[in-house]
Amino acid sequence: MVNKLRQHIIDRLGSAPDNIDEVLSTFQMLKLKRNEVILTQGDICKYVYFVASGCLQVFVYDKEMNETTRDIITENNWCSELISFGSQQPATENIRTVEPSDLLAIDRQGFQRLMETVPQFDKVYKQILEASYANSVYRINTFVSLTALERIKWLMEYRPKLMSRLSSKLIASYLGISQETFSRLKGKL
Amino acid sequence: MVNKLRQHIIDRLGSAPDNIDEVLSTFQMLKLKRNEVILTQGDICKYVYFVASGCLQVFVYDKEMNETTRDIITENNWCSELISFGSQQPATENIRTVEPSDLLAIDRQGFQRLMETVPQFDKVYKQILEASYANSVYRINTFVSLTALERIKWLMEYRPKLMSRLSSKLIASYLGISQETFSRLKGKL
DNA sequence: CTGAAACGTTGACATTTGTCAACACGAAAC
DNA sequence: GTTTCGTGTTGACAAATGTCAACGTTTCAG
Repeated sequence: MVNKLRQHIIDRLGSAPDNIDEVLSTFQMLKLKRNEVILTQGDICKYVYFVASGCLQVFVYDKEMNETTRDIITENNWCSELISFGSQQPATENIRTVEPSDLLAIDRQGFQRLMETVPQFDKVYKQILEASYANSVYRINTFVSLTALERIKWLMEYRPKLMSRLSSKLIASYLGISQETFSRLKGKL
Repeated sequence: MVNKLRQHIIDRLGSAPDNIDEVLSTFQMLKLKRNEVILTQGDICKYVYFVASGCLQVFVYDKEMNETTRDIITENNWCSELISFGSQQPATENIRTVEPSDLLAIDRQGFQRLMETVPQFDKVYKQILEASYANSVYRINTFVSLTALERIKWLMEYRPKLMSRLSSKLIASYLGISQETFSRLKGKL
């Protein structure tokens, strides 16, 4: 599990920092089952997670308690509620596993410490933030103007694996359409 | 014009950095009319802008060349296409003035120089990035599941000044609904 | 293995929203 | 001042999508 993170860091920085083992030991390992909630709306987000294996769903509830999924994170990616993590304000989103997942978690103190002792770690954080931002912008621009069918085609083109890996219900909530519409439109392809 | 930026930086950092005049002189002043394009999709984004006065629209074209507005930036805020600015990849968005505007622009070299000579400037950049990210996340979570009427109510609650300041056409494109729907629903409030 | 619960599909129907067209109005250009 | 163009409103209609209900299938706990 730790090796996946090691490899990820090496890929990001181009080479391994001298004290990579110190970096890795700052993370704690979590083995989670399906459907475990790791962050609840209103709580303070205490960790940034690296997904070594499995899959996470980042979502909110609307006023009728329907879920809307803002993001789906698969292995070798980072997941957190960065705004809450950074500001220590209550989180506006929920996070849960949608598959059994292995996570590596780092808390604020650990994060702070790495920022100071490992100069390049600051760069990793910036990269995570920039990637998250780029992802959000892309999602807004792609989705605000697309029809339901176009959103499905978009998903098949850019994240095809999700189509077979996840439940229809989850995908529909990620695309912002009803389960029934998703089911019907899939037939028309 | 420069004083607005000076004040903004002081507000952000809590106090003025020693060499604030050096910081301010790194920016170039731009006085623009209405409807001037300062970034075109496909070009590399060369500047980060501080809006001293006026208003900018960040938007994309869909395949029928309709505009969708991702963001509207008013005075005392920062505007750029940060992904393109940071990576020097082609921009995916357009930016134009929607009012006569005074801007303070800083290019990559200036930015890089400030990052090195003014330690706190790094913090400002992080703040801009984090604010932009928070804004995007908020927009996704708010809009993906809202109806047209709910989006209008949202705008009236959270950015009420925009309602009177901007054209209906622009607001509709920001809310992701047609001009006609916007016109009709306004009546039902 | 079995029963309950969740999921996926389909039909019928209501609702929302978009599109096209017409027209009044005001702002900008000449 | 006149003309022209863009904007905002409204009507009629079409298209897209949601909701509710029914039913078969799968999943999972016991």
